[in-house]
Amino acid sequence: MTGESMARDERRRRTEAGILGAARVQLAELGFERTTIRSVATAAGVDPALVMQYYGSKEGLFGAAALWHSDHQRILTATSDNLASAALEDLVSKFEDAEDRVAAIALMRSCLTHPSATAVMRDEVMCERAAAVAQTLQGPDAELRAALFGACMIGLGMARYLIELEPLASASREDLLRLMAPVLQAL
Amino acid sequence: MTGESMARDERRRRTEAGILGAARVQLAELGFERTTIRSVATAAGVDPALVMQYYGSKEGLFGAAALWHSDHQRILTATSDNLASAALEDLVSKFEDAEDRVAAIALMRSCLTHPSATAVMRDEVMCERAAAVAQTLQGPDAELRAALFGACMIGLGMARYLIELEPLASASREDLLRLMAPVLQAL
DNA sequence: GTAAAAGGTCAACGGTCGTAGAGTGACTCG
DNA sequence: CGAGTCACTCTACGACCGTTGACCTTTTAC
Repeated sequence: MTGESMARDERRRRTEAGILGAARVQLAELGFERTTIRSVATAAGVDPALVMQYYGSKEGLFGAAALWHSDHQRILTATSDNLASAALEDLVSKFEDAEDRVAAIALMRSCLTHPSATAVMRDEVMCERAAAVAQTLQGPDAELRAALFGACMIGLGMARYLIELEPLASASREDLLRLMAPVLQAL
Repeated sequence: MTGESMARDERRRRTEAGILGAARVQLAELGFERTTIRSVATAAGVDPALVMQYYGSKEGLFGAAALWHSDHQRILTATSDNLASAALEDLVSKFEDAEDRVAAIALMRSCLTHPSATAVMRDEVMCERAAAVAQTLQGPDAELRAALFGACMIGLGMARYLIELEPLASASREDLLRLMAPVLQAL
């Protein structure tokens, strides 16, 4: 029956999602090097070989787990007046959805030590966003100013969510926007 | 003779410096996890066991190699008018001295994945500097604003020297100061 | 009902790592 | 000149890792 086959596929999707979830958590907390296929498998209640079977390699698992799910919509539709607050809002709101948050942290955590994570961060996250920002920016040095903008945003994210620098880590979303938006708007 | 004993000590200091230098280079390029005592020893032309003998453990080697040699003088003596440019100047000039540069990059590279590096970065580098900044800052939320300031600085350093985001990585020191100082000054 | 397929497990290999302890040869000093 | 110190090396241990291929068990399909 088709109903029965759905049950099989459903179970498979469950275990795969379980693996991915466990991988995200560990990658976010420990980074690429310190997370082990073995420990991910244990956390997901599964044999290590199954992880390999699904994702091919540790690299493949990382690629599937560490993502920066970004829609540039909020940035592209922003005028140059509210660009900074739109980008900040985008950043903060990303870290409120649990799944996006852990996937993004996984990418950030390893983007200084893992070559392909560095490439993804630089090319797919920062470059694209910088291009979008540069488009709405005007004046000379638009590209450089957009890159500086992105650098500050990344620094904010790392200090707040990874290094957990106080009082930045526990500052409210409102304070963040209120204090930082006008500053970045100066770019 | 003392002259002869000096030769012995001198040679010892040479090899120790050779190890430390090789360790800095590899830690800066690869981070803590991917750097191997064995490869450091090979690069220094020395047996791996000697590294252990000098630094006790890989952790000890990292502690001796990854440093943020900071004098807060330039920040403390700055008035609130030129605080931003003083801090930026301090950051950029640190990366012009080869030894400071590689030691600082080693620390930055691992500060998201290595627990003690995170602690050093947060407590010794950012907190202290933030405190110094907050002291010269006035008005409400001085501490939070100082933390935001530090976060931006770290983001700048990471994007420019580690992620090598263009066109930020190859921007001139002057452009950096010219564009960024007034922005951060708004904090 | 039976054979194929698919989800999942088991055991193991080859490699690399941090680290420890014994050993060696040159230099120092009385 | 002889004992001892010091810088340094050799060898090896035990642990852990990513990855593989054979195997088992349940479900599916004819």
